[in-house]
Amino acid sequence: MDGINKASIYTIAQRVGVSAATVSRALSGQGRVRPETRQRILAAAEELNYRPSRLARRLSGPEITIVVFYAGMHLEEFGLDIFRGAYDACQELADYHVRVRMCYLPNMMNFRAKECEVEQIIRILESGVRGAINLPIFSDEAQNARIQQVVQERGIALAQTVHSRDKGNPIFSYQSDVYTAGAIAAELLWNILGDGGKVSIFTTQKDLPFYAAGIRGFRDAMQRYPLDLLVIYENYDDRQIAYHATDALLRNYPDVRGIFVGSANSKTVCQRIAESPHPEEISLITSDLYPELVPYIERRMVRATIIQAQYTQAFEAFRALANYLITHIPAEQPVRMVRPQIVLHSNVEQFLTPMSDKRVAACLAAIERIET
Amino acid sequence: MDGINKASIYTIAQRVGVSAATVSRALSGQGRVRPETRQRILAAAEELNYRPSRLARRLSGPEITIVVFYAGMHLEEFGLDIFRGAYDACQELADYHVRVRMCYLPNMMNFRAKECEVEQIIRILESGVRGAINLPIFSDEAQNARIQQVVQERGIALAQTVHSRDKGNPIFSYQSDVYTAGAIAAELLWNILGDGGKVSIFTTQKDLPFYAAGIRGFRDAMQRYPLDLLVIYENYDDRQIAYHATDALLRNYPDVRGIFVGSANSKTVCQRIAESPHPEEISLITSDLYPELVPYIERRMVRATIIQAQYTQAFEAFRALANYLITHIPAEQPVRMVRPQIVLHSNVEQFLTPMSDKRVAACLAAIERIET
DNA sequence: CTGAAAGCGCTTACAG
DNA sequence: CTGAAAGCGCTTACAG
Repeated sequence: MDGINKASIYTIAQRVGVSAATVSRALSGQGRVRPETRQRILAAAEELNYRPSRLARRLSGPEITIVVFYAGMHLEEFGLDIFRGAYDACQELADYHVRVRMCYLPNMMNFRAKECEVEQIIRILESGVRGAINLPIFSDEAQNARIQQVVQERGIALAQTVHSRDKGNPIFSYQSDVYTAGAIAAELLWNILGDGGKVSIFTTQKDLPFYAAGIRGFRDAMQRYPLDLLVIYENYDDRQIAYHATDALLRNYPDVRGIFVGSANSKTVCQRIAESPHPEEISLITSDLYPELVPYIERRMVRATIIQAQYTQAFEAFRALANYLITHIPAEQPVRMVRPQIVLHSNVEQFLTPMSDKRVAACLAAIERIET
Repeated sequence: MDGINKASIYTIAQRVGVSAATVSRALSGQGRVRPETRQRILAAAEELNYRPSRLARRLSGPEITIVVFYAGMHLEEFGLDIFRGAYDACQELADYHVRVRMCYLPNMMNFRAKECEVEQIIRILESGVRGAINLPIFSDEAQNARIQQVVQERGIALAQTVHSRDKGNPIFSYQSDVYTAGAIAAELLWNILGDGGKVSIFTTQKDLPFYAAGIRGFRDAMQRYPLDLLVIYENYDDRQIAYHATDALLRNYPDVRGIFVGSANSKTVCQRIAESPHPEEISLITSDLYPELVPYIERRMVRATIIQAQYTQAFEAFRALANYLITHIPAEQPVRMVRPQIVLHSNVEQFLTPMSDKRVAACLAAIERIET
């Protein structure tokens, strides 16, 4: 605890025989310094185990703005948690003159964007932001290239949460641990059904790595917790398809007793099961949490839901990115898995964010809707 | 996000017509200020919605030291998480010139202390610490009084974690939500055993409020998740008693199928059950997590353990206390419940702290053993 | 009781 | 490319 951080910029300046200003320039990478001088400064800093004081660094100077994007429907079910995490982290860093801009693109989905949306994103990036979290990535490579060019030119630092699409070279990535989530689902279903329980999985799209990992986690856990996996349905995050898949499941596999819903459409699956003659015979483990799921938890159809703590991921990503922008020190662990949380009836209340909450209201009000 | 925090000490000084130094003194409570002047300054601060910059405040001045106590056995199983939380929080606040002192009193238990231990605690408090977390509280009121006197005299700010013993007027209290933990245990047992499953509870001491809350949570959940609660055993955190109680349970209630162990002795209970002829017939939900419990989780005797995130509690308590000492602004929420975490086989790994970890080693090395 | 001044560690125009 | 100087917002001896 002690002895650390004794070296200041002056210590280094003395040792190298230059002014503090030069040391500052060499260390922060702002402004020209003769390469040789820079080397000697870096060496001295290393040797003295110099750590910059984030305090002093941020006492003056312009604000650091970080933009957070969220695209697609499900603002309240999903995106809001991301915004809230970033918003709260920003509040906590207010002393450091860090600001957040929250941009919501409601009309953009399936990784496709209209030209005007790309323009808007570029305009935001060119407005002076220093970092971006969850910068949208499109299927159209030409669009990505244009955005990436701006990112490069401006030296914007990137971070991302939730999904592990490591395009765009983010500096930090706070990822959902979907493998473990799948394993937890299998274990919980086994707890309920016992050896050989007949189960099924609903996923978004089997061959996307993100969802494949969840299925793998489930299957691997089945070696310790033997279940009989009857079938896997894909629903492509489409409500219609999810409904019909549930329908097909009940028709084709009437003896199914458990379902793990790894996709976003758990609500629809629940609806269809509720319409069946013996809904109480089937136990679900779902993913994520939103108010409409709660009644199904209360009536014991959904026995647990596994959440990925989007809030925490965004909170940590924001902090890490801000820290990077202040210190220029790269992350120790650039990729971090966030622990899935297990939510039951008994603790569901602790995970619901009251929309009435003042902070949530303030956050909502600060979100910019990027319409088209 | 904007417009906030525009007012500085100078803004106030101008408005009131005094110097910045006087404003500083009035706001920080250090040094004499004429009461009337102080009033006008406070009013102006209020009006301008002044928030001090923690950065500027901590740029100079002496260090702030916070001491964390942990008494009793179970350093590795329990106390270490508390120390680690405080240690990590301190690291994060290093910029603010905040230090932690971690004091472990291995020989003190049952809230009884020898005179020399009281002396040592007082010596630590008089060594210039500004805050204390989990200051021990004794059954002997005379001892408490002596310690409290020092706390008062020195103006030491108090915070506590884990237990809800709100003696000593802590400013913050980060508490375990044992009520919810009890409810979770009942729900999980019901998942496994179904309606009317025969269960039992092991607790430390029924009539202590902390443990009573857990039992209440369990009982309340039984209304939604009907179980047949056969018997409750107390074990006073004593290994012998725990062993014999398990013995008695198996003898007197051979049809018991589930146990919720709300006390610290889950290990002993597991041992006794493992010796029984059909250990696989009984499912346990335990509390806390330590390496020796893992084999029982792996062999599926312990189906889940509910942990109270001591680490997080201590981390947050340290941060809140440091923040209070810097800003003098009292907490919005002086008492906070920390969400219990549910640990299964599938995710147990994520909750075990590798002792080999560098940070853990550094933390361990920094702990002061207060021997007697 | 109060003010002028120095200082915390760093950055950044402003001159060379 | 580099240095001297001012400034970020606050605290605290040091003089009055």
